[in-house]
Amino acid sequence: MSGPPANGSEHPHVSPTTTADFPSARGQDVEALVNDLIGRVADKWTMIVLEVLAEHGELRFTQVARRIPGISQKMLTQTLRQMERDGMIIRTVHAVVPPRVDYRLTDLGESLGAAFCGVWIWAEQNLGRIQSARDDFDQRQASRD
Amino acid sequence: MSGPPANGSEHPHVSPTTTADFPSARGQDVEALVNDLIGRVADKWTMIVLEVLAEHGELRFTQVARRIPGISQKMLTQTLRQMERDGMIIRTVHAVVPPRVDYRLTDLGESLGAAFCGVWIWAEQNLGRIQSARDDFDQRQASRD
DNA sequence: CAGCATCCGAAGCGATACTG
DNA sequence: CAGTATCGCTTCGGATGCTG
Repeated sequence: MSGPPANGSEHPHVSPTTTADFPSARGQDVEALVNDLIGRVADKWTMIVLEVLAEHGELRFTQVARRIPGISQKMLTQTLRQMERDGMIIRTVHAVVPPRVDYRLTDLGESLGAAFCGVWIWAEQNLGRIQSARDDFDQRQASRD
Repeated sequence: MSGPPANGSEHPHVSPTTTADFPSARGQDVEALVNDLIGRVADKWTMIVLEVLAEHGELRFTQVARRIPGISQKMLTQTLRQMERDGMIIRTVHAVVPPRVDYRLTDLGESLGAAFCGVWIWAEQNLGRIQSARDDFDQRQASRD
């Protein structure tokens, strides 16, 4: 890939220290915002919750929890709240007893899910390669004593 | 819900190396492994380094650092090591003085970069929507006193 | 230049207890 | 059921100083 599309808003004051080198000097401010957003979205639990909801459409709290082994109740709540705040999911509270709260993706959330689709596929397809690369690295590391 | 690959059990997933498969925690759930991998890859600095190297091809340490304002030397070193361990980048040490170390993506790293490209585009395109969604949420939250 | 080692405050996170 | 509140441990991560 060649980085973000840069949406045409390039800045003239990106001061290249080396001349005639960077064909794509993009606006640093836009990049910073995108990076910040990526930092929020690129959270382990966020992506997993996203995947679960993308797959099942609408789930209540415990159903989401059951689909994500290893997550604590605290982290699930926190992640769901954050995603709700970012406009990725809709939280529906039913006034019944016992309480029932449903979660589902918004259009925005689904579009992110679609964007992440490629990453999931990549992860599945390259799991083995990463593991062996890691083994190789650790092996070389261990044999330097 | 044009969702992600989601359910690992329904996919042409990996594990061609079917050696002795332990019945316990480690090897039984592909989904768990994918989630683990996602957890590693979904790191803020990892993704930014990935993007920088995808854009520039080959850079030395300080050149990468210059491209990522806000990262500390410690985190950059750490991130680069981790990515090298995962087989995403190649680290070339030139035996010269002053020392020169070049970093570039492997094929695996580039393929991940390609997979993430869609996310980057999404982030740029939906920056505004997330911010206003966040403002709305905070507004509603504040008006409950 | 490209790191590694150390210190230390800040943030993350799980476990537990409690509530409507 | 679906949370909130709190405690305490662990990890993160920046700052600083030192090395080949």
